[in-house]
Amino acid sequence: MDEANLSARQKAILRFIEQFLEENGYPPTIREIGKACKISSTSVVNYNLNKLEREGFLIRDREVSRGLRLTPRARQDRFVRIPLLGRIVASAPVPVPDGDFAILGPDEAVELPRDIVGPNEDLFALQVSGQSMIDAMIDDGDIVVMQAHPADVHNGDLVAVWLTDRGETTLKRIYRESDGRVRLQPANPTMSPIYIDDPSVVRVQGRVVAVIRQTWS
Amino acid sequence: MDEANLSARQKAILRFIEQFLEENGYPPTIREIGKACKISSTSVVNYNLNKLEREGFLIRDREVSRGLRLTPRARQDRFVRIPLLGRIVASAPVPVPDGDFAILGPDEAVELPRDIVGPNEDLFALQVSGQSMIDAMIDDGDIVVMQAHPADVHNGDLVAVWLTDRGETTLKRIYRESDGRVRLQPANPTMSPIYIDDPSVVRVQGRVVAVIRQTWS
DNA sequence: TTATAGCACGAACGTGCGTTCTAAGTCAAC
DNA sequence: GTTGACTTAGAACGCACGTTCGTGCTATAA
Repeated sequence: MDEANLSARQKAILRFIEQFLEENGYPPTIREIGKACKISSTSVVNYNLNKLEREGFLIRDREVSRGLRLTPRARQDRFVRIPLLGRIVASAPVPVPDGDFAILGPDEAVELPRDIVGPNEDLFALQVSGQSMIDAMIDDGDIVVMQAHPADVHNGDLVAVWLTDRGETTLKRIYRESDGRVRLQPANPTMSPIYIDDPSVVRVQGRVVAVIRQTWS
Repeated sequence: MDEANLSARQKAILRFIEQFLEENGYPPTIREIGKACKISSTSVVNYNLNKLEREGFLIRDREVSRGLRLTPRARQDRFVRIPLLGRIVASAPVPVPDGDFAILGPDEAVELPRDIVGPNEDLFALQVSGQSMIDAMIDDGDIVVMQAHPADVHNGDLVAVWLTDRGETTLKRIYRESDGRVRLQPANPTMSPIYIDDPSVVRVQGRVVAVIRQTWS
């Protein structure tokens, strides 16, 4: 979100409103904003609120006490809607989406707190079918949240890879060895890694950012 | 939620507040409530709001315009705030909370969609320390969401049990065998169950409703 | 140098705000 | 019939509310 047009005072007002809303369950008054932002005049607060409204960060209801609400542009959403695209099985590649699927995507989605998925974008979710991922400590029915087209894949990232020579999808931590081979390390430390001599057969299809398991029923 | 003690007028007030909040982003004033609920006197609205507060449906801030918020008892939330109480290790019992810890509880919490945890109440979360839970396909660092004091524990539930004879906490699916023994079945189907001859050493400390794994960093 | 825009500020205003007081109605129990 | 608890209702109050007005400062562009 572009807050470049805002003065420092206006940014401070926005942040205060957000925090006040979270703590109190209702927006602050003009005088409460003034007091918190060291503005002694209600007309200065009024002027800045009107500016924030013109810039699209909030909406005001006229002549109403506490009559303001933040727009999505102002808020840093605490929850993310992640499309649930289907299932992941060992015997087929991951159905990685391309383009802006979040707009035209399926009805089914899972909403998760930003805390859990972090700043990652381009997210999608798949539900695991079968027992083939238990070496990643991922059970049948688990929901795997992945980032499509990760810009960088680092050693140790948990990734979904499609092995073209085996015709198999697997979830493992990926490492590039110094001798050029690729090591795919199960998350379960009691299990042995796979070494791939020919890195070209390894297709990284997504980076796993979270796993969700529901055990209630 | 039990609204049995409420008069029809009080239920109407609650529903109006909920709807007004959703539509406007801020709570109504006493006069707005009166107008909508056909109450001509602000002191009657005040009386009823005090009654709703005593019954635990809302909280009022005194002498503040629009100074009220609905409690979870009143709201049907799409997200649940679950206190994150600390860590779960194999060598100690689960720190199960009692009483109304949600009021005096820790700052740290995880918020999850109701979809994931289901209709379960009395929830708390712990973060796993160590590799001792990998037979449940639960990794170090995973967040385990549990229900305290489950009223009923059914065969097949994934539970945290403290085994007093071994001095050990474990997460397994629990079954009562027809011969009186308790079977603790690892979620990982390649691993063998434990049979407990003396069921009294098995202390069920919580029922697992979800597991959250973050793999991004 | 002048004009303009953005931002700051105090003062004042009419109206809205929640609280309090007093009086009265309803209903169940005795 | 009486009593007490619960609920209803109007009136009044002091203070908070957002808006408006007039003024001033600073920076930038012409």
